[in-house]
Amino acid sequence: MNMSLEGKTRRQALTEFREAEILAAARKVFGEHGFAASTIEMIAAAAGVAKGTLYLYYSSKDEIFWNALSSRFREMIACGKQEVDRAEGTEAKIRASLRVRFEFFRSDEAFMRMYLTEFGQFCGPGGLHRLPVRELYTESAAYLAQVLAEGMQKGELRPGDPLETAMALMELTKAVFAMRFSGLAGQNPEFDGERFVFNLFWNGVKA
Amino acid sequence: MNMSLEGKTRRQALTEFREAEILAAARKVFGEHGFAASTIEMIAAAAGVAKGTLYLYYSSKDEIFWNALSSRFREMIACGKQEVDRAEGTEAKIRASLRVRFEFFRSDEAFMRMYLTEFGQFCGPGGLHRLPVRELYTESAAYLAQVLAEGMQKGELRPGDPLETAMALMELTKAVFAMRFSGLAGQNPEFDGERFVFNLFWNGVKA
Amino acid sequence: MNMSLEGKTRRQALTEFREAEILAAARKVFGEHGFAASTIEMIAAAAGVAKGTLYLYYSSKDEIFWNALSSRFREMIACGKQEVDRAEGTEAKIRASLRVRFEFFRSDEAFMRMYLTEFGQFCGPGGLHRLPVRELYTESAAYLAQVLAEGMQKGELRPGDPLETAMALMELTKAVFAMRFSGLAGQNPEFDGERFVFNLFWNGVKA
Amino acid sequence: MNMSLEGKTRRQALTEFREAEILAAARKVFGEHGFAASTIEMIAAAAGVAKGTLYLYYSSKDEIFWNALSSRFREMIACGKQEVDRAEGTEAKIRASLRVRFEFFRSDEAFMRMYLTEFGQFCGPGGLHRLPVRELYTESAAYLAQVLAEGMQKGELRPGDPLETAMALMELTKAVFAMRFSGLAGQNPEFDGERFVFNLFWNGVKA
DNA sequence: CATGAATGAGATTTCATTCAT
DNA sequence: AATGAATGAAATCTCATTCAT
Repeated sequence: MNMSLEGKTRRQALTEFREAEILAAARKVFGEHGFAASTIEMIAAAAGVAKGTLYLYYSSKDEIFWNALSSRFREMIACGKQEVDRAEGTEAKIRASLRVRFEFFRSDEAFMRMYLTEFGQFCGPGGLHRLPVRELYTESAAYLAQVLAEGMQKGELRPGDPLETAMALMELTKAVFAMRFSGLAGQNPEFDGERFVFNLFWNGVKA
Repeated sequence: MNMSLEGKTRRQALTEFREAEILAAARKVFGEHGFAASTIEMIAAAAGVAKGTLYLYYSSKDEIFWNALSSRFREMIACGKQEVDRAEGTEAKIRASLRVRFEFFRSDEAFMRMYLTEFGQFCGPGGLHRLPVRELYTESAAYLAQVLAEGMQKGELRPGDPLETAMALMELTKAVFAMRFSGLAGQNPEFDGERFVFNLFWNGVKA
Repeated sequence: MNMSLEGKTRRQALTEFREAEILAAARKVFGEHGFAASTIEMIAAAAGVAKGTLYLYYSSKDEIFWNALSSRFREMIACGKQEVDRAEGTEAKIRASLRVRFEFFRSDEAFMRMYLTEFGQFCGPGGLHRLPVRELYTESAAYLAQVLAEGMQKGELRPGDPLETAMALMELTKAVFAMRFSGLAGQNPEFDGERFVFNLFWNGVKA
Repeated sequence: MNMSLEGKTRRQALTEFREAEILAAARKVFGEHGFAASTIEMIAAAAGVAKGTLYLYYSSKDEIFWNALSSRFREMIACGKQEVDRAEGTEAKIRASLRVRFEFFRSDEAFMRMYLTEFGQFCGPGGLHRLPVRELYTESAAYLAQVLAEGMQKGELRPGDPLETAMALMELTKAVFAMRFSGLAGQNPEFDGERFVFNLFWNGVKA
């Protein structure tokens, strides 16, 4: 009985490992080439498996794409929530939120590239698969919006539209990475993106 | 000689008209479906010409795409420059810059959709065709950066990184439209995106 | 105006010619290899066009298949009706019906092979595309059944189930060709399939 | 020694049981979906074993298909022979032959569906695997042909081509089931297919 | 200049078959 | 003997691009 349980666990572990492997490979490829220019073959090669194997785990290129994006996104948001919860005070919470995002983007370049390159796809057109990602984005923004709303109530922040403000913060973060990634700005090694965003935003919203 | 000149002019005018027609159609289609899901046939149909005709004016789908984006982008930037030049004082110049962008996005939804949806493509990967758009973006940011740098020098703005700050402003504008377009926020009819962006930014940067 | 009309006609003619060409090629290939073992490429090659061209005329392999079958089938049935109408008396009508089927099968081996090989598909499972063929079959059987019903009323034929009897006749015809085609029987050059079927059937049903 | 024999026998019994199970499952699946649309996985699932297990007993999908068909076919023919042998007189022998076929088809719908749907495949193209089925068919027809030949010699039947006539009888039987299965005719509960075929055929051939 | 039929490279996806466990 | 994850050949279908009319 123990054996069978172990067997099950082992198999599950293997499956999860494979899934993670595939999604990481997918982020790499999608981040490098964009959705359209990436092929299933490239992802399979990057994951070190055969084309057909991908279809044992995901049922289409689309599904691979959105899972690759959302799985990491979900982690980032969960981590962000935790850190924001732990922090005390509006300013600290905002700093925590920023810190998590910067850390995630810095530590997983593939994810960042993918997020930047294909972000337009989830405000733009698209099928059903993107819905989960939209929900994550919405959820993440709503959470931050609550922090801002509380700050406004306490009089720490100027009154305003919390949700829109929260999204603005998220987009500012994205913008800094986009600059760097595209090579258009922010290349100076002394440029501290995190501080830059915080200062601009905090001065922009504080009472 | 006059005749030939006139003929040439007429032909040129016709050509330009056709080109503009095609690019407008392309913006409509690309904005609605995104690059990958848009086909040459759809664009041809929207432009009211045959598929082959497109290739008399542009040599590839890519070229159509980037021209559709950059031609309007160029107009927007030229107009922005003019208005910024005309305005006096840092604050007024920033307001002018914002006003132009909002007007362009509001008045040409197809362009806005296209810009939002495929923006990732020009910080991300891509061929040679996107270079002109990048240059426009850079140029536009540089111009605004100069305004900001002057404001900093005059002590009206807190000292900082002018180029990055300029890009942050541009991205904030984009963010507001992205919110609306995606239906994730900013739907409240009382929400004034232009004022929102200005307030956040101006408070964020002013001395 | 004449020109445009001519142009239209010419184009239409060309299109029809192409369609006929494709369907003939399809019958050849499907008849030779069966549906599953036939590939789009084989059909394209047999038709002397490129793969993609097939999709300008038909939207799927399935559609090609059923059109290839039904277009010729329709001709056969229309021709059969005509001949049956022209004939006088039950016996003559039955003979006419048989004659037409034998002629069609003899003159277009590809069609016959396809009909024989894949007949099971339209009594068995299958998608929407086979419906038209079923209808043709039904229609054809119903027409013949009427002839038989009249014969029964006149007392020329033993009373019975006209529709089932009609189908039995059609299947007998098919059976003779199946024998020959498969090489299992009917190879003797003196064997006259048409007469064989008529005699068996006529004796089987006559009063 | 006894033990080893018994062991062997037991193993053989198990193997045969497994084989029969697989073939029954295969008939079910092939009959329901046709050859092409049936997958090894579906058959394995229907048989309650894993995909790989099928390959321990049969070396390919094709082999499974033809074995599924021929094993039952063989039983039907063997049974038919027995009954025909037992019957006395041409008419009784024909009746016996018909009765067996109707019983087999009625009692094993999966077999019937498979036989009907894919019959075309064994008069049409196909690999080596279908040969045994062809032989069975041939054998079965030859046996019946002998009965008919004897009937002709005795003057009970009109002289004719015994083999072709035998096949015609077999095809008439098939036709009745095809009608019903396809829903095109023979649905009336009072319609007695066996009697219908016998009457048509007997009147058709008797002297 | 304009057309749109034709092309064929290339993408996604399926599934019979293998083989390490 | 049994399994089912992995494979990769092969099939269908799309669509940017060309070119004869």
